[in-house]
Amino acid sequence: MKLLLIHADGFEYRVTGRAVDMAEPLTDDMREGVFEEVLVVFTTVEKGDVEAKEAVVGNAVASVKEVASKLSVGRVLVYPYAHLSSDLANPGDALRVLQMFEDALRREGFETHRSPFGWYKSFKLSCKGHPLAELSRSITAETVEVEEAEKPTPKTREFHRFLVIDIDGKVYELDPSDWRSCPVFGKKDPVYRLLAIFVRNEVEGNPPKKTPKHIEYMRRLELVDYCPESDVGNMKFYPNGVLIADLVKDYAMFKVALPWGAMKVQNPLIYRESVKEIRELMGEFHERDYRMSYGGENFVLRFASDPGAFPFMQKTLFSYRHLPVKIYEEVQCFRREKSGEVVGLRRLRSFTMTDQHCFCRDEEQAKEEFERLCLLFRDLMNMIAPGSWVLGWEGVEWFYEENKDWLRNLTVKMGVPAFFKLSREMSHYFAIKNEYQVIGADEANVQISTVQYDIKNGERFKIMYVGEDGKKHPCIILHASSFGSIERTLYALLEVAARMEEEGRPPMLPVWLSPEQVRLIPVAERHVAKCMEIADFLEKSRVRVGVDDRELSVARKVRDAKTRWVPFIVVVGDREVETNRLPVVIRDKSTLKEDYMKEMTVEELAEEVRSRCRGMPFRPLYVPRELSRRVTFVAWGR
RNA sequence: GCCCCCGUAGCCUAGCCCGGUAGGGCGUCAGCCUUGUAAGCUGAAGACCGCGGGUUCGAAUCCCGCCGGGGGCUCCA
Repeated sequence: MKLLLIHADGFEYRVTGRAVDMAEPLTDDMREGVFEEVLVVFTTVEKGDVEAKEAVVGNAVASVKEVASKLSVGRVLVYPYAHLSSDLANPGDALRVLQMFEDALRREGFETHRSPFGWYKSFKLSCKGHPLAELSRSITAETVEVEEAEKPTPKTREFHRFLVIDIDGKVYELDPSDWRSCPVFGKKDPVYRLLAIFVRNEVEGNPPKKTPKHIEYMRRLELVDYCPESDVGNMKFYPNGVLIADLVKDYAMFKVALPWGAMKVQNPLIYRESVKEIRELMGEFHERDYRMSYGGENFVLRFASDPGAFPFMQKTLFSYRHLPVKIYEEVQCFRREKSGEVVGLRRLRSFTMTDQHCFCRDEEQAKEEFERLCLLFRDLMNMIAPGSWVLGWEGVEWFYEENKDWLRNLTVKMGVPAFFKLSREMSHYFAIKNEYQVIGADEANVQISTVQYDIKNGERFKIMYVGEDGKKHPCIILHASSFGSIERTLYALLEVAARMEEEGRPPMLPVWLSPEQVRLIPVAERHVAKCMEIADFLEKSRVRVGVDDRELSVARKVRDAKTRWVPFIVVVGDREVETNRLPVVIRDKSTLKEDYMKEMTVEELAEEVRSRCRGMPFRPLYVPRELSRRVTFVAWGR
């Protein structure tokens, strides 16, 4: 017996004519039917079913029960359907089996209907379209073969070859069905555990996710919050969140893009759909765009960097003498991701990417720039998620084979093991790309940076340089996102912090990104002036410092500073005023159980902070220095 | 988009099964206390029980729809 089960919002049928001589007699109420919220069971009775019909029907009922309970439907329609098999039982037997099936379902407590056997019927079906909405089953007397119509497509489907390049340049080919046996995962360094998690996610799919910690953190630290007034996935940022986002953008601009030689540009947010390039770039992802129309014209909000950058470069005049030409842009992107997928900061409908494009003359130039970008992004990753990231690559096999030694050397230079997925054909515009993946407490991998080697779009979008021959030639384009999404970077920072907590260390952000780096806690009101004096000095040394001048107990103020992850906490009382020596609790040297405290002078404290932020962008506090003047953005009950 | 769960003062929550319009804690504000490394004491204010509809003499409680949030599936230029 074959079953095709469809979970339908609605199903209607009407008898249109007799199909076989053995058609069952029609009663009036069988001529047509209208059902809502129903499991439609298209059923084909096969020859072999007849001699063991009790067992077959029993198994079929069990199968329907299992599906119906998953979907919580109580209404079932048995619809005789000859087209699922070429080995049909004869009509008389089939009808008897169908009636048995119907009765058995009714006895199981289902509201059971059956459409007439042997008649042509027109029908209208509205399938729900979720993963379990369409299932097929083969039923025999002994077994139930499970076969999901919409099989989960393995993440490996477009790739045929998988390998790991280790930091010593050694190449390990992986068998995706037995990847764990690869000796590289036996190595001791913790990075190989991260690599194994990443490879598992890529090959087997993500494990069931835990409740993500970053949602609590992003609110408790007053960084980012949901904004129900806006669309789903559009977040609001509190001052401390804006500060971190600005520092991250400062890094992207001053530590990556400008030193690398890019020109900063800015393109609009709104694009005309009537422009061919825009339509081409929108491609098949049409339904995810934020669209609007005005005065008979359709517009779309920027969904990626390219709709701005490609037309921009198309109209820029340059010759081989200028190459490589590099541009940088902070891009706010809008994608109407499906509502169920938008969770915390993991995936948003609006996000900001710091994006770089490099237009190159030839392969040699492109590879040189590609490598420079890879190394810049390695440094970047070590600044935001030290020891918490690995590298993934995707590409076409021929490119890998032609450039194997280059890629091996590059991996050695990067100092982080890399997982490669290779395909036979190029299915995208890039020949190869890498993705810098952070692994957080939730064991999900989060892509931060990416560098892509694009050999198609120069030609396709006519981004050309004038060569020595005076003719136009297409560029090789490198796409490089230093931060694929600022918001996701925040997500990664918070999930990495969550992993610290799991390991018994106090969770924290890197000191250069901590909104408040030092918290001064006066013991009594008379010590506030001294704190303000110390704060003045620290501010001059480019340290973000807060003074908790509220009339609360010291214990309480220390607690507040710790729950806000302040990296350096100093209590200032009579003793400190007298000796000028400060007892500093240093968070990154403490454990959850025990504080690490060190006595130092103000100058030493300033140096201690600076030593952790060397070379990093700095911005002052975005909120008042005095805690008494700070408002509450997120009330966090105990 | 689909499936499951959730929605009570700024925050955390009791009450919901079994209908009779809300009780606690934190925070806030006022007063006391002048404080030494993770929560000092007292008092006051604060709730269209997510929104809309239905059932009922009566709905936070039961039913339907919507919105928002979480988890899962799927997807991710």
